[in-house]
Amino acid sequence: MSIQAERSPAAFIPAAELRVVVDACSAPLIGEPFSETAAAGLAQVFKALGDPVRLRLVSLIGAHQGGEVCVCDLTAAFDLTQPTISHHLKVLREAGIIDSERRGTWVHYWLVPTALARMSALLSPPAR
Amino acid sequence: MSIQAERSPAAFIPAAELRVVVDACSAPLIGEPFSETAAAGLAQVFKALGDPVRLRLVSLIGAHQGGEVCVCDLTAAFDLTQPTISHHLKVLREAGIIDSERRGTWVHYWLVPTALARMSALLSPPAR
DNA sequence: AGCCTGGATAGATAACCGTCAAGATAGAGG
DNA sequence: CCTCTATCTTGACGGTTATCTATCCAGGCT
Repeated sequence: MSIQAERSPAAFIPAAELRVVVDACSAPLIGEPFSETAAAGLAQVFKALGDPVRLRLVSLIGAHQGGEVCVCDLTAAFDLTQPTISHHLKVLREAGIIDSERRGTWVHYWLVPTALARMSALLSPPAR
Repeated sequence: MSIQAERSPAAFIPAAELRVVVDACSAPLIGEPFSETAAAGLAQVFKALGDPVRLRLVSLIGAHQGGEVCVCDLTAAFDLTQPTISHHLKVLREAGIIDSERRGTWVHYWLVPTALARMSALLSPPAR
């Protein structure tokens, strides 16, 4: 898995459990109303994407040749301090959208391919 | 890297303009990094979905027979006050996800079909 | 007209979020 | 050991958001 300190401040859903929740309700969003817990889990993923900086981070990581990017490449693309970028990466990681690994000096990030695909499927079929 | 970000907390984008922005960048999220304004517009839509109540509202509206729901049906499904539901509906409407019309006494809401489909396409795998 | 009902708006408050500066941690290399 | 670089964590501050109560508007009544 990744380097991350598991902590649960309030209603936050940890990454592992979140994946279970999101998987459980792969029924289309439009099909039929789903439970509160399912909504909470999905909302966490959407909320992670609901920030311009994080959206661009996902885009940058996904567009990078080889699919892996080190933080130094990402911070250069923004006019924000490195800790801020690190914070956004943490949010994306906790939402299960990206994952990371330390390799020597640098930390590499990559997209979790199934994560975005799952959200895409959730939004896709008008089903009617 | 010439992509520079200003330190803006995602200024609000009115609905009409938002639709243009989101339409303009229908390129897949993963394909190549997109501009700041595109990211800001998309983030607004994702942010609108990044709340459990709003997700369930979308789900309820979409699941309803005929595709149209009046607010009274929605407020009944939550343990929240009517103004709070009204607020969430406004956020969804400003994000272009739903639309509404007053018909006599009641206000009817329905999903904007293309909106979710567009987001779905955006998240779909890069076909690479 | 007057009244009721469904819904939106305004204002207030508490919680949350994005950002930064400063300190902590992990490897690499002396 | 020490130092340097890359990255994460902590604590704090200002702006945003979710929720409430109170109020207002619009239509359908009698």
